[in-house]
Amino acid sequence: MESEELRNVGLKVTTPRLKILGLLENAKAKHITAETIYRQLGESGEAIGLATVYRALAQFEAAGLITRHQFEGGQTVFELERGPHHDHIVCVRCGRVEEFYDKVIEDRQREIAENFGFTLKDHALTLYGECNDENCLGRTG
Amino acid sequence: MESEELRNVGLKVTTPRLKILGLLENAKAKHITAETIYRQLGESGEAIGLATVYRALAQFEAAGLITRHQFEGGQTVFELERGPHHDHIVCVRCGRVEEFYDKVIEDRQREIAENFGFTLKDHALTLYGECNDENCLGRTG
DNA sequence: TCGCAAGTGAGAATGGTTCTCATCTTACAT
DNA sequence: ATGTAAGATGAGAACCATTCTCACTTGCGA
Repeated sequence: MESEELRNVGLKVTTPRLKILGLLENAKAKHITAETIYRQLGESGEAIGLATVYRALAQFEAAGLITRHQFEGGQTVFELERGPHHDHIVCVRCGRVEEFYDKVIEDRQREIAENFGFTLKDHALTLYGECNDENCLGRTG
Repeated sequence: MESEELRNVGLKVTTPRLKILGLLENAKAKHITAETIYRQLGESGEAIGLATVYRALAQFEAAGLITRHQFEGGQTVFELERGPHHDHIVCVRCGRVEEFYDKVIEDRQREIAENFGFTLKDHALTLYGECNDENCLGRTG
């Protein structure tokens, strides 16, 4: 249950936080902007302030419940942290986002960081390309 | 000569563009923000508007003369496109940026994109860690 | 149930970036 | 050299995502 998740990370269980977490879990798009969350909550009758959405997202991120991504050109999107780590491949035409995990790359990253004398804390890898999906092609004609 | 570079990409040769390009070439920090460019030009007596800096940078990027990076948490930085492609490793404490190229990773990226049916156009890979540099450690105590 | 620390909402503030528009330059043909 | 049209520039306004402020409300341990 979502209340558990909040309690576990030391956050008070409040209606806005529950709604936001719930939306994140049921969202059709896995990667979603703060604006979209705000708008969708509004549409479903929950009057939650935009500031609250941003605040909650920041706290969820700090608590490791969600991850923040800044794909090039677009707004910041948030994604529920479920399952193992992964990176993204984004279609530059239609915005479709797919996820992948590649052990070879992960391992190399660690080695590279070591070679530079860095302790690896995090990384951001995003591939940009054109997906040859029919719906995608349709959009650009 | 810089004038050549501008002409080659179809941009008129103007004083602001030459100055900005020149600064990019001689900057001590290879990765530099628009603000910094603006400020440094101002300090060296060149009154070039901030809007012009942004415009020029956008054009240089479109022309492939420079590359834009958005490291997490920070502002957008620009870097002269010289030499082969590379990715970055950034120290989350002191902001130091190092560059690297790794064939293994580059190859895997292409394969991954193919597996998803994407035509790879670009990618962004940045590693974040703590460099164990004395100057770095000094900053955080 | 109370009290208070913590959370919330509205709107103002911020800050990086882009736009507007009147004025100036470049590049090219004369 | 010079006129001219297309393009470039600078100042400041506008934008827009995000954060802050502050008066009010709520969750939750005592």
